[in-house]
Amino acid sequence: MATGDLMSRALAALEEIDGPVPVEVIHGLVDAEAVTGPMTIAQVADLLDMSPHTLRYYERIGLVEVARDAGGHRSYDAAAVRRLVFVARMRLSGMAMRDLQHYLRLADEGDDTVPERLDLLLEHRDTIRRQLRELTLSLAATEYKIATYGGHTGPSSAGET
Amino acid sequence: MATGDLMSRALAALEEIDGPVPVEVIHGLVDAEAVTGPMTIAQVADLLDMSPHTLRYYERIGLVEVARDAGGHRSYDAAAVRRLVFVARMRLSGMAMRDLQHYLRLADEGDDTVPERLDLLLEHRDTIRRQLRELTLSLAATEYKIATYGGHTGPSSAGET
DNA sequence: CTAGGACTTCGAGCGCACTCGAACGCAAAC
DNA sequence: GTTTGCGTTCGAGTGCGCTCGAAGTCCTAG
Repeated sequence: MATGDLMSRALAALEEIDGPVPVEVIHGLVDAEAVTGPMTIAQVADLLDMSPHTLRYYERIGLVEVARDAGGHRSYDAAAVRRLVFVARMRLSGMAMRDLQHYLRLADEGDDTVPERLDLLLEHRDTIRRQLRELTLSLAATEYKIATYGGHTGPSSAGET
Repeated sequence: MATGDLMSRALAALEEIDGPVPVEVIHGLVDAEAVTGPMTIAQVADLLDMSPHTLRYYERIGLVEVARDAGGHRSYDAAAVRRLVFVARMRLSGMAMRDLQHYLRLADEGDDTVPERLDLLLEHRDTIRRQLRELTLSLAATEYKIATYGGHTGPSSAGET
């Protein structure tokens, strides 16, 4: 795990507090807390906890455009970083690459596509909610099974998993 | 979506009630509500909401052994179905195939491996919990973004996603 | 008797999302 | 001046989890 990656810090912030996710944490996550000046590929990779290989791959398939410095090296400006933060979070929540490509293509087309983008986001929200419900159920089932193992260490019936 | 699959019904049950997941729902999910007699591959596929192809694949890689009837067709007895219910739920919660193979191999080795299986379950529980936290954060971020789109339909600044 | 449909085995193919390796460039450190 | 190290491009390879197709078998209905 990278030392300074965003997700880790946001999650750590959540450990401290309880109840609904506070706006500042989201803000920190969404805005990449005011990225100052251009970053190298290694810095962005560390920030997003992914490999430089993956960042080049994302650029290759058209998720971001990245400028080059005098030496031909990638130079990620604030906009590029913000975009990648968005990509990383959406990927983490299970959005497929093609949907992400679609969304970002729309974003590049300007404000006319806002309604369509909103639809995509609403759909994605529902997907996340469904995942949350399924995971909650899986967690309950796993804990149930743990309880049957941990509750008593006696013999079990044949065929048990 | 299959009409009678387990997960759908468990999720539907959860819609009705609120608060912590009740034991009966878990029981229904874990025990496949008292499977009576042997089932065909099509019936199991429908129950688990997966294709016959996938069931054959699971058997091929050693996740289950399945008996054949007089005509050479697969005949899933209650134990096989229970095992597959377990497999399906673990897969849904993101457990990798190799971990599942490992776990089931241990289960086949008998009661001596209960402690090791317990360890695997505890580890998996932590994985699910981490996923839940990350998803919750992703949901909050997505809803935040939806709010910025839905809140006002005015022009946005350049480079916005 | 024949046609349909659900099943069987086997191996090959696929889509996704990376991940890697090779060969090279450039710039600072020793 | 050469070594170290971080970067570059390009294409190919990997691992996962299915998914499919071909060719054949078996039972049932018409």
